[in-house]
Amino acid sequence: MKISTKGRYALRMMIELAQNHNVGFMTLKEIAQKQNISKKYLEQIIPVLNRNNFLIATRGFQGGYKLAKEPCEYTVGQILRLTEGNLAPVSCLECTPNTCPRANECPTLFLWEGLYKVVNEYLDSITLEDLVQRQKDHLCNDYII
Amino acid sequence: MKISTKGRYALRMMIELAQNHNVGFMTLKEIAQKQNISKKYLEQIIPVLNRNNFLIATRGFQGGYKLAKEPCEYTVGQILRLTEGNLAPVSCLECTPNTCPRANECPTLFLWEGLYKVVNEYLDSITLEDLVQRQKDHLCNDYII
DNA sequence: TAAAAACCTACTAAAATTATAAGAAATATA
DNA sequence: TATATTTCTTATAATTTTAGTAGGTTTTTA
Repeated sequence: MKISTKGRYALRMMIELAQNHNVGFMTLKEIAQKQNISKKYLEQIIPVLNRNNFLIATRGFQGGYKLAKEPCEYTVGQILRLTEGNLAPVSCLECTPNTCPRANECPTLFLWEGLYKVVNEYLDSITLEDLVQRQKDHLCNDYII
Repeated sequence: MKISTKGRYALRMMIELAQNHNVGFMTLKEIAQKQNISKKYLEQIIPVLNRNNFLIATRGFQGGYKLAKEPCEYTVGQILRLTEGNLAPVSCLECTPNTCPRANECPTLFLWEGLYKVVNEYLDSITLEDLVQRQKDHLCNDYII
């Protein structure tokens, strides 16, 4: 019942890009350094976000990545569903309609459906902007204290 | 973000035992046959439930297992937390208080804490009795149709 | 005392996770 | 145009987790 590094790192990249939104393009090297994550590994994760038009990428010298939309337009759910594959707690929920021959008699199906729903709803209730804003507030608090 | 077979099988065992509550002891052989799960694998899972007093076990001839309490007294959350280890979506939530040195600046900590909370609350809102009752209702519907 | 049951520990195969490595393709600037 | 820099692509590998098997020990009742 864990979120893998793939999803977590993707989220951290998106937060890093959100923090630097409107500053221009960030290279993967920069992102990797700031977040202290292997650049090589991020190279494998970021194309998923890019292919799905979450990012704008330019290659070559002075290239890099930036968010395709405003931070408030990305939910955590969108990012994690993409990078984790999906957020289904059991694999029989992955295809809709459910193809399991025992779905009609399954005593736990509604349980997993309900869990799936609360997870998605919660993660879709939080945007990148929320995460960035919260960190700003927090850093501010540190100063006051 | 998946529940493993360990947790799912444990839940199915508990449902089987709940359905046969007050009928006496059930052997693991019976449970395994009815649920179509390897008995050898269940032998590895059931001691966790037993050690934590979820079950009453008797050894030897005519022995077996039965629920230690009424089905309504077990939540799905209790069963899954035990058999899955815990339900934390990220490992840094596993120890309280949080020992991560970066916890104060972590922009995603509150996100994971919130997810952890909705998952636990949802799974603790459903009892074994709910699951058994729902299946009864459903089987009844099948007759009507 | 024999059968049947829970209990215990070690082992193993397969899959997923978490990366590394090596290079190809594209592009801005000198 | 050459070069450095960057994204992009594919292959490989180590480690960990998952999902079981196997073989035997202990307990209990008939």
